[in-house]
Parts: sequence; C-alpha cells; structure tokens
Amino acid sequence: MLAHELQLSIATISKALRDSHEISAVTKQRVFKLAEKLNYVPNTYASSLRRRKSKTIAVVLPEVSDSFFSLAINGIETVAQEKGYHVLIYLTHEKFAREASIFNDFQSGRVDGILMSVASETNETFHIKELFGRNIPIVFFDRVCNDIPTAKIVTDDFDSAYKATTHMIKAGCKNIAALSISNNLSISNNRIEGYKKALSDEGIKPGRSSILLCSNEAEGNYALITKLMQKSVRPDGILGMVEKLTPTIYQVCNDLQLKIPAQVKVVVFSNLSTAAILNPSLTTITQPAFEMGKAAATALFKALEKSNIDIEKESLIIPSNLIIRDSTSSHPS
Amino acid sequence: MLAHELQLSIATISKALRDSHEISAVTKQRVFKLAEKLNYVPNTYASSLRRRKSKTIAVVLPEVSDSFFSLAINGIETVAQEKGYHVLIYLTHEKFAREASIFNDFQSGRVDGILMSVASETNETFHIKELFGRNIPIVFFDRVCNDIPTAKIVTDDFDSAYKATTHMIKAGCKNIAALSISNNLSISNNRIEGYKKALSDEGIKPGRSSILLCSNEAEGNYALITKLMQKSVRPDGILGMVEKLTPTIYQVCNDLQLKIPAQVKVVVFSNLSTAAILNPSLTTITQPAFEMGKAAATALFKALEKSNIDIEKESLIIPSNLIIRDSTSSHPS
DNA sequence: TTTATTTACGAAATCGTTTTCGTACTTTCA
DNA sequence: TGAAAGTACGAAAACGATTTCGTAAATAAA
Repeated sequence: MLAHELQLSIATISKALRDSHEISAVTKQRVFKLAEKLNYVPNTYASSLRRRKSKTIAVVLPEVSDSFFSLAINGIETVAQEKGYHVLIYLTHEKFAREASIFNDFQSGRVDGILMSVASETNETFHIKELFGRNIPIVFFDRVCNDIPTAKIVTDDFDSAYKATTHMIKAGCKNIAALSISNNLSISNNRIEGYKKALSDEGIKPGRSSILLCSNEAEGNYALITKLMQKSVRPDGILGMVEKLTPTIYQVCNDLQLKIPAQVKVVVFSNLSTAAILNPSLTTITQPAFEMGKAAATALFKALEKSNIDIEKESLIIPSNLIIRDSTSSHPS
Repeated sequence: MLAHELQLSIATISKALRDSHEISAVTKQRVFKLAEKLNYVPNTYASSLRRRKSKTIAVVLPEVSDSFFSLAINGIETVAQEKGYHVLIYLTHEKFAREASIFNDFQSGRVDGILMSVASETNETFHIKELFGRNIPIVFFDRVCNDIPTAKIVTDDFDSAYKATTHMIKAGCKNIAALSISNNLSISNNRIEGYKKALSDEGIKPGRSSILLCSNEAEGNYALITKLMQKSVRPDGILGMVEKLTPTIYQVCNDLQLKIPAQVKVVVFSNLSTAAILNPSLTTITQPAFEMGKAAATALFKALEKSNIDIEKESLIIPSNLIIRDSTSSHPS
C-alpha cells in the first residue's frame, strides 16, 4: 500500500476505497483518483483473510465439453460477473475420487459457496455433507444429491422422458431402448422412471424395452450399442439420456445400415446447436441449460448475501422442451 | 488452528505439514495423522498472503460454448489438477471492455499467471501489457497478441486455410467466400492470408472471391450469409473461419435450396463432435484444442516454477487436420 | 458558555499462515 | 573433553488488508 503518500493512514485509504461513511467526500475523491491513476486494487488475499470471505465460488462438474454444461457455465458466469464474484472451475470427469479430493480442498476456505452437478460415479456423499455441515452453501444443478437439504435447480426429467417416450410410441415405436450412463444419478433415475411410466401407460410390455448402461468412452459405447442393435428383436427406437451418445448412435445406425427414422427413431437429451442440421435432423429434449446455470448461481448468491434464508426453498424446476424433428418422423420422406 | 493441541506450536505444525526438514519424522507423523482426521487444510488466503503466490491461474476467453474452447479448458484443467493449481475462468463474450475490466482486477494479485485467448473486439493491448510488465506470466493460446513478447500456443492457421482452400478449388470451386468474424484477430488474419494465397496460387482472380465479416449473433449472420448467397455471382464454396457459423451456413443453404456439396461446398474450422453426422457430413479443419490447452498450461507452469526461463521460447505451433467429408465432395452421391 | 454530538481520521489489533532467528539439547570429531 | 555441527522445536515478525476503538476538532443542543 505504498503510493498512499497523500498523507493519509492506510486505515483511511482502506475505508475510503470501501466507501465508508467515516470518510469525508473530498478525501474519498482524492483516494479514488489516485487509486485509479495507479491502477491500485487491494490485495485479494489480505482482504479475503481479514473479511473471511473471498467473493469466489466453485463450480464442480463432470466435464465441460457438453453443450449442457458449457451453456450452464455461461449462465453461471454471467450472474457471477454481475455480482462481482469469481468462478473457480473443477472437472471431475465423472470420477468420485476427484470429486472427493476437490471437496476436501474446499476445507481451506477457498470458496464462499459451491455450485455442483455430481459425477456419475458418486454414490456416497460424505464429502459434500462435511462441507455443507460447515455452513458453506451448496447449490446443485441438474444432477443432484437428494440427501442434502439444499437448493436444487433441475429440469423436469421425468416428464420430459415421459413425453419423449410417448412421442416415439405415437410415431410407431414398439420396442424402445433407453441408453443411460448411470444407475445412481438423479437425472438418470428420473428419466428412466418417466420412460418406464410412458411404456406402461401405453401398454408396452416390459419385455419390449431395454435399458442399456453406457460408459464414458465412445469406443465402448459403440460396441454396446452395436450389440444392442444386432439383437434378434432389434429396438425400433432409441432414447439417449445424454448428449454425448448422439454421434455414437448415428454412427452405429449408419454402419449397420439402419435408416433413421424409418427403422429406428431417435430422441436424445441434448442441447447440440447442430441438432437441426444432422442427418437426419434430431428430435431432442432441450434443457434450459443457460437458465439453470443462472438460476443456480442466483440461488447461491442469495444464500451468500443473507444467511438467514432457507436455501432449500430456492429450489426450482425449469421445464425442458421436446423439439420434434426428422429423427422421429413417422412418415420419413 | 485450534485442534493442534498436541502440544506443538503453530510454527511446528506449519512446518510439519509442509514437510520441512527441521521437523522430526515422528512429529510429522503425529501432525499428518491428526490433520487427516480433522480434515484440516491450511487456510488458502493466509497462506497465499504470506507466500505471495496463490497456486491459482486465470483462463480468460471469449466464450465456452464452442467446442474449441471447451476442449481447451479441458486440457488446461487436466494439467492444472496435476500440478495442484486452481483455475479461475472469465468469459469476455468478445467484448473489449469486459476483458480490460477482468485484467484490471488481476492487479489484486489474485492469480499467479494467465492463459488467454483474446476477444475479437480487442485491438488495443494496454491492459495486457500493464500486467505483463508487473511480471505476471501470460500465455496466449489460439488468439494471440503479437505485440506482447510471451509464449503463444497456436495452430497453423495460414497453412490450414491454404490447404482447405486448395482442396475446395480442386473439388471444383471457382468462387469461394471466406466468412470471418474479425478484422484484427490474429487467427482471422492468418487464415484469410492462407485463403488468399491459395486463391492466387491456383490462379483465381480476386474478383472471384469475397470476404464476409460476420458478427457474434446468429440472426445477423443469417441475413448476411443469405444476402451473400443470393448475389448474381453466387459463391460455390464457403470457408467458415469459426465453428459457430456452421448451423447458420447449413440453414441458409437449406432455406435457399442450395445443395451442399453440389452447388456449394463448405469447409469450417471446427471441432464439432457431430461434424461426421451432419447432413451432409462436414469437411472440417480440426484444431488440436485439447493439446493446445495442455501445451499452454504447461508453458505457463514452467514459467511459474522457474522464473528465469525465456517464456517466449515456449511458443508452439500445433498443426490442425483437414478432415475431408461429404460437404466438399466433387462427386455428390 | 458549557456540554453533547457528530465528523473525520489514525493507532493498533486482527485474520491464519509462513519464515526467520534463536536456543536448548544431541551428536560428532579432533 | 571441549569445540563444532546438527537436530528439533518455539517466539515473534512478517504478509496487506480491515475493523475496532480512541480522539481531536467542529458543530449542535442546552
């Protein structure tokens, strides 16, 4: 705090910069001017140490190369910038160990709050509870942990899957396969439930359906899906639970010379900007990713700004849209 | 530092946790054990303040909903986690004002180093120089500032554009339009130069070409490209300089009933995972996004770990790949 | 005019580590 | 056996802000 040789104490400088009422308007102006000129910004670490808050949040998510997550980050960052917060980003790559290790680091007080979408591997939440217990606000978005009483920003997974499945049945599907990526993820479960409900409501026998658990790597999934599509009773519909399955599904159908939508109809939960220009264009369930990111960040900042709110009450369900395109057309051109 | 009532001073605890040679092995073990048990992690802000380094870097980039950038972040984060660094993310949305304001904040000492890809609006680099002058290492990736003597991780933009253009000409194009997004961005300039060189090398007259400056919003671009494609001498080839133009290009061609590749051939600089399943599949120049992110982060950490290196020498050019698909086929099926 | 109040500022404690120095106590070596 | 070197720790000074508390001067109330 050198340059403050305009004959004032460091205490006064600090107060002036924080616009304290104890400091006269003229002095404030003098300080502001000089700070501006010297490009002075108070040291973050000194400030955070003393004030016991860092104006920093963490975003913990599985990956970033997925339209949903990148759009969500966009929403989060937008709100954070408005509020003057900084955003640390951590990728779990769906690994529980990584997630736990990241959360352990948070014990250091590095962040004031956390936004997260849990890894598909995660089925134990001790690491999260530990932090939540220390009064660090956490808001879940998309993939939530139901055993933690905090705000959860989700979309209507059950209903969306229900709608999508019903749509496929109406379009003529009699044997729809669901492609999931996890057995314990909240979104997977809800989507699978919606899918099952639609099947039973439409009178499809459970034998005429299947749930395929995919992994995180494309090659493995290619093999799995190929095998699925070579079964004697081949599915005539595929409901992909996550965006990243899209290229693989198309590839398999292409390689097996299965026509979409004539022989197989496809719907994927996806925010791909290219959905409309795929071959054929893809019917998607489009999640309000940007809005969910914004909402999650907004809920978190609300909790950070006033600690007496009931954060769980900030939970929100933002509906997805089923956008019907050629991949489920019942009259393929 | 409460729990450290195992009869040791805080100095000893600190040294033990940092594995100082002054502390006996037994004492270290006692400390480790208890720290583990209590889930103790030293306060980041106290530590960073005292040590004058934060183990935190910033990634400043235009946006995240672009396959190139999301893959790059992936690469960056991978290296950062290995090295025990934390990653702050800042989006400029191509705005100069945002970029400048973000950089101004860095005066606070919040980050030890910076990775960046400059905004398309940026054509003045005072904000960057200011920080670079204060000895904060900066590494550019993809979009660089040539007037700052530091490491730059780029791809072979000139050559790639040259190759792509040549390929289009060989495939029969006689009038290729280049779709750019900036007049001052390093990548745009290099790509445009490669494009021009290819045209002249192949004996295409400058009149038989055009460079269209697109904006950041899809609607505007739709109008611009539509206008371009309705000209009396309509381009029979489009070279898109950035991924995000892809849906718009396809949409325009579709709406104007122009067949790709029969009437218009298309190549885009893109890392879209769906390029192969578009209608028609898209010939792309695929940038080594993940590798560039990794390389940029690696260069930065090298500079952070030993300050006596010549950071500019860490610059790297990683080649892109021209992946030929149906959108430039000369024998459309 | 005297006593309260208010205004505008500074001294010093504080945030939680890290690091420098000092100091007992051992060990080593001539 | 005495000096030199090494070992294992603690006291206290940083790091650079913020905040509490005190106080002199100016203003208001009595």
